[in-house]
Amino acid sequence: MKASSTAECCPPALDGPDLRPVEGPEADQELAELAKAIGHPARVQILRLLVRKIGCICGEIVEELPLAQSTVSQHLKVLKESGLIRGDVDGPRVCYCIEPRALRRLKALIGSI
Amino acid sequence: MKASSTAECCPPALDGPDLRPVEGPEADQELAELAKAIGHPARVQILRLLVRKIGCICGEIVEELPLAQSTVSQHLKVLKESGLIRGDVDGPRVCYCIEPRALRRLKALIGSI
DNA sequence: ACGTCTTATCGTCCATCTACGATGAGTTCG
DNA sequence: CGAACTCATCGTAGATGGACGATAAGACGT
Repeated sequence: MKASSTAECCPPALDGPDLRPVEGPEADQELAELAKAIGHPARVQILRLLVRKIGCICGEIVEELPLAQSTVSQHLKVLKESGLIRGDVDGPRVCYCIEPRALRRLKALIGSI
Repeated sequence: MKASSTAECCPPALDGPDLRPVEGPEADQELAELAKAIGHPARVQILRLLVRKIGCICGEIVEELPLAQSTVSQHLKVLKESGLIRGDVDGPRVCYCIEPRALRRLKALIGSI
């Protein structure tokens, strides 16, 4: 069975609490990397799109932003490398969705300041 | 009257709620700028220092970090320009302290994602 | 006024970021 | 197979960032 038209990525994401410390050098490094990832308006916009979106989007993101496709792709790569989003291949297209765990982690780190 | 030895900056900072919206293009831009400001481990460390510190520190920050004085000064400048910290001149030295309002704003923006 | 202490700024070097167009890799459909 | 579509990657160019040493600017103490 296969959800044809609209992709069916972004699984339930059942996960327990995060055990890593929220302070110390490693946490500082981690927070800095996550913050740097959202340190560009286009990437903030992408994150918001992926969070608010009913289901998760693919290259519709490109149409949403006033940027070239290659540029958007690079921003998506940055977000993916930071762990904040994930990209699941669905046939010829790719379905991006947020990684709730990473987002929670970011909020926890920010909250620890 | 004048607090001589240890600086007496960082006033009570009594302020009301923030009225600016937490979403939209301007908010995205604002969040991106704040995030970029904390997008470096040294700056995260500085922020933590200023938050946790009893009273507020000056160039002791330089001793706390494994960086040259000029480099630390640049990081402080970035943080100051982002609005996250403030620098009050106290005689020959400068007393830096966090700007609680900006920090709360950052948390609110992050929380809105 | 002078030397000292503290901090900011300047100049420099190398690395990374941001943006784009062009091209390549993979998938689907005819 | 071959055309069409989607997305990633490459290559490039200009801007910004991060680090340092050296130097300037300001405030004190003598």
